[in-house]
Amino acid sequence: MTKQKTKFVILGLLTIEPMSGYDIKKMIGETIGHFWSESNGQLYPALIQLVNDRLIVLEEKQKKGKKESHLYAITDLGREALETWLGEDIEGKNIQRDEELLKLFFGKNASPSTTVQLLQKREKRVKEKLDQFLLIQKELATLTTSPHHLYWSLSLKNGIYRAQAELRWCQESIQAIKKG
Amino acid sequence: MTKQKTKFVILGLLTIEPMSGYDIKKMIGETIGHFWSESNGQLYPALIQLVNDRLIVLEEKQKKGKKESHLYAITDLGREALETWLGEDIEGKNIQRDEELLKLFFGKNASPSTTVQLLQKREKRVKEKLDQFLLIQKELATLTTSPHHLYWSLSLKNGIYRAQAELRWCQESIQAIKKG
DNA sequence: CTCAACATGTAACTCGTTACATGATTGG
DNA sequence: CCAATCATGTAACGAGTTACATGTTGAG
Repeated sequence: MTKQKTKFVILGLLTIEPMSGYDIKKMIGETIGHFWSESNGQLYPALIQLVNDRLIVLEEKQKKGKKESHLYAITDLGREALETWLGEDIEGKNIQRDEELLKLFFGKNASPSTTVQLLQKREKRVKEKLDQFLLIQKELATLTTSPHHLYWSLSLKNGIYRAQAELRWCQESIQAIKKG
Repeated sequence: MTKQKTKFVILGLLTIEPMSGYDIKKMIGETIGHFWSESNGQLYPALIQLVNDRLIVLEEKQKKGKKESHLYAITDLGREALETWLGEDIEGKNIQRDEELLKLFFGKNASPSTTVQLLQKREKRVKEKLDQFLLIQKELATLTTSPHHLYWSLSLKNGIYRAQAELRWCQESIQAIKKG
């Protein structure tokens, strides 16, 4: 019943290939960044714990000069733990807080132009995100051979659909406030 | 640069009408529940602080027998603080974590049926939510006179659009995994 | 009588970020 | 030489939930 998912993120990414903590951090940004993030303060302690629990092992510890690079790999025990977690039901409603929607909801207390600006900024942000997603989608299309491909493209598509819905909503909402 | 938004939620809701802490909690669930939540551990201390800061006042403290009911109202200072916050830019990217998408992304490590089940549960949940939203939308349609109406209906519509996009994605993804 | 809803509050806890410390390597 | 990126880690803080304590009121 641990709520912290950091360990599973690490285990999951290490099924792709052995990596260092630094690599994991970067890879999070490049792959699951649109619905997940981890900070160093979570990541590095989790790596140490996973080694203690024998779910991952430190394969190589390179020292070129004094620069360290720790290469971690998932163990069979780790794969087991990951699979167990993948089969578990998600628990509890965790409401996604959205400060902008909160401000919009209280829009009566601000000038319409303030709220319009709020929405225009959201629109711009979402647009940029959508463009990024579409670019990544193109790159992904060249990697159809990977066994990960289907799952990666589906999770990306989720971001795309959301962004499109959000964009449409922003545009309609801006119009509605300008009229009303 | 406070990150805690609880105070603004309280201020915002008190612009509708004076309320008790209990009322605020309930109202959160009934209005902004699809993108916001507050726990008692945040709410009650925040109310006390807001009184200290003169942003709200305790209008009535009813004691029928020993049952207490505190009725709070927003002050002019409170309205000012709210308006200031409404005009401020949102800061920092807070990535919305989504455990189900995380599991999907790591789908290669599970059986397709496990992942399909995951998505079917999501689909069911989203469907129920969408139905709720559509019901609320009908109720809202009867309150067109309120100055809040436009903003409330737009924030609700955001939930509806998202849910629809999510639903479509769930259905397509389930099909894609079943085929692939 | 009992259960659910009303009503307020607090202590302990976990989660997660921020900001820092430390140092190496590489490209302009 | 300097900035960016590589690379690992920790301490302190703040946000937020959970679980509890306490008691009332009204419906069945």
